[in-house]
Amino acid sequence: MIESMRVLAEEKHTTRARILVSAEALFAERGFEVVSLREITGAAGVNVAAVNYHFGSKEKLIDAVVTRHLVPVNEERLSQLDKLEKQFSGAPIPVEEILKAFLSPVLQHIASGEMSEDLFKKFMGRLIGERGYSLPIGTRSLFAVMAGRFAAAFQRAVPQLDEESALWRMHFSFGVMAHTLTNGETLRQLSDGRSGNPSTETLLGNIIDFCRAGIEFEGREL
Amino acid sequence: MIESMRVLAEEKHTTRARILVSAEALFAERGFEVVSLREITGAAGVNVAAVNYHFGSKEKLIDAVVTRHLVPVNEERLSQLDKLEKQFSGAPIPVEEILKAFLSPVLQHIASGEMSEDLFKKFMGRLIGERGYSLPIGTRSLFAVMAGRFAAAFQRAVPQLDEESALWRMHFSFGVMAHTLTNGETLRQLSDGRSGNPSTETLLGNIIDFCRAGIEFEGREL
DNA sequence: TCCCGTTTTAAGCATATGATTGAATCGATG
DNA sequence: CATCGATTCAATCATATGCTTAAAACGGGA
Repeated sequence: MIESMRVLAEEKHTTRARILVSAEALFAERGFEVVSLREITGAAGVNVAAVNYHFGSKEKLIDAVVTRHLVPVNEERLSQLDKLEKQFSGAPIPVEEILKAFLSPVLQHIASGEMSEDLFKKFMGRLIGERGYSLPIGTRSLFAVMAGRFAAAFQRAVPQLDEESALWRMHFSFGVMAHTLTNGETLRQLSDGRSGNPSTETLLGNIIDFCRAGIEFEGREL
Repeated sequence: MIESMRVLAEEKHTTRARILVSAEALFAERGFEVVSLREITGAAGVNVAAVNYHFGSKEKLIDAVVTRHLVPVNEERLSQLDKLEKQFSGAPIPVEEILKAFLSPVLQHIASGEMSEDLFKKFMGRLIGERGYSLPIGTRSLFAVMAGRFAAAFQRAVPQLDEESALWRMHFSFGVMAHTLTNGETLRQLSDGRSGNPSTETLLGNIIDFCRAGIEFEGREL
């Protein structure tokens, strides 16, 4: 088990853990800023002061929640990319495989049962949509390493692209993921059944196909 | 001039107009929920009560701001799609042209000078990222018509796709736009110069290329 | 000039928020 | 059981929020 999983595996009945679980659910559902400490502690069945006792402040609680889920996902992303690089031993990794290495850890994290599928998708979406890329300090270096490694992998995979285009296309892909994870359910409701009810796996597969085409796209003659 | 432009063209020095201008800038920069009425009226140099006098409530002010910018953009989108449909007289419209019809009104609105380029991009991004698709009641039917017309156009453009896939790919494209518009500046900073400093036109061009490839993608043999 | 509807203003209301305090409670250790 | 650090608790603080009020200021028409 990865080191950072230790945090996830902590006792569930403690006050600290109850706060984390309630907080992340409310954050995912309604947003980080708008949820109050009293809502969180109310849902957790603990005293308001417990948040400041155990975490120091609301901001630090947010950081703890984000770190708790983002770190293992990013570690798993890096680990999957490592595997791919060994597997292809220097040769360019297919774009599809890179995208899978980036997205599937989200699925695995869902499967680990730490947060419900529905909630975790919204949570991951809000991470980007609401907090921009201003991540907790403790997660930044890991995130930077991860993003850099994936950017390099994408560049090797599509050598006809310059670095700038490769970076932007990677960011475009992140946009697809963030938006679809956060608003996927709303989109389905809006389309009134016409967009079906794809499983998370199917949806992620479609996202990967879409992004792969966008990234591999060779440019057109003018 | 389109009818809804009347609102945009109102006198700039009135209290009502000063509130709108200050509010939309703050909303774009920091989000709809977190900005307080006192920040808005402070920036506008008017009394706090003026918001409730002129708009009725903060929520109605948000609606007014959203409507004021979203309606002309959506009308222009429909108008451009109308032109395309006449031009192609029943034949499928190329995906690239549809995407342009959807995105370029954002550019035009920027060019109209109602809001600075930087702010308006963030504003459009937040519309989806922060408010989901819960638009002001007065804008919903126009939005629904617009979305339906574009979905139909996309379907005609990629007949090999079923309705469900076409809808999802359209939504994926919206995700690219929302994310890039809102976070584009942050992305540039994060990449430390490596993503260049593309003009808005160049960036939108890249977005269109990326989405076109993702939408037209034919599927792969299994 | 006076009038009267429109607009602006300062002050305040009720409520909510994040944070803090000091006392009470718990629980392991001696 | 007694002790003592860790934890929980009710109560409270200072501040911020959206909104309301009633009085004042404005401004065009009589």
